[in-house]
Amino acid sequence: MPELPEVETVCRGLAPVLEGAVLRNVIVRQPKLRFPVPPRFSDALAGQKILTVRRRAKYILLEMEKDNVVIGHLGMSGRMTIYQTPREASAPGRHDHIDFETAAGPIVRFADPRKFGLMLLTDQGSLEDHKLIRHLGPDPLGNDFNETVLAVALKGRKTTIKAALLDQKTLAGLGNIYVCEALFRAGLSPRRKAATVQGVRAARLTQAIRAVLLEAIAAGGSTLRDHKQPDGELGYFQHSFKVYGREREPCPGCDCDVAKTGGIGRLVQSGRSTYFCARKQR
DNA sequence: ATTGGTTCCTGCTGGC
DNA sequence: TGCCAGCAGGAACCAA
Repeated sequence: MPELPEVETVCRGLAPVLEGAVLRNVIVRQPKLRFPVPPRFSDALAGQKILTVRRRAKYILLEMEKDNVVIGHLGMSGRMTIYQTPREASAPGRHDHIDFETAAGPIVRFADPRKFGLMLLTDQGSLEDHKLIRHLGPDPLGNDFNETVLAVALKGRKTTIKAALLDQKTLAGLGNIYVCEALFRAGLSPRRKAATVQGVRAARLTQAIRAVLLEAIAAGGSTLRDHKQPDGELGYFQHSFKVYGREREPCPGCDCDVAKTGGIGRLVQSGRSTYFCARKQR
């Protein structure tokens, strides 16, 4: 599941190939994604130069020379792959929905079996007004995020800290995996009321979020089922998960007997699995 | 205003 | 061994 570190990894992989590249052609084989790919998508992009590749929350942004922006999202199972030559990119599979063909030769292909991803195009100069962008909270790795900002964002929230962190309006870029990992590192129960995370707890959580994201990016993201870097390299951070997917395994922070404690616990919040240690997280 | 439930989709898994 | 129901989950949307 691509979250912030995976998307960051993808953007870093795409930048050397796409930044400054001219799009010779854009092929849309399957427009039925999370939202329909706009009919004008190909025509509006063909012939244009890509100025920058950057990430906003879990969105991949291709900023074009005509001041319009491609907004991409990998959803659950999306993948971007670089093919160095058209020959390598021949015979697209049934989930290979969009090809970005550069004039220099390399092709970037968007594939997404579950079609939860999307590929949209903004009007000129309107990125920040876009409905998918305008409600996003601060980026946890950005300059406008710190423990005070987090505390203010959580103040008065009646929901759990788990749900609040998954909400992209609070903080943009975390998903289920990294919320579980950050809460474990911060020693905070996923069931705790969000509003009670103030002061030192907000500071601990801020540091935990930053640390886990930076470590994950350094490892190339996490490869569960789908994520690969655009050059085909896997990510390796899944081996560093402390709690995610580790139900009934011993808690790495406890020295207690799994037979007695049951090890890492699992519960369902907001329809998603939460993994946690009831002894270390309060 | 917030919040919880529903929905989209396909591949994988576990139970028989 | 093989089948298939159920699960996984990002986030917009809707209802309360």
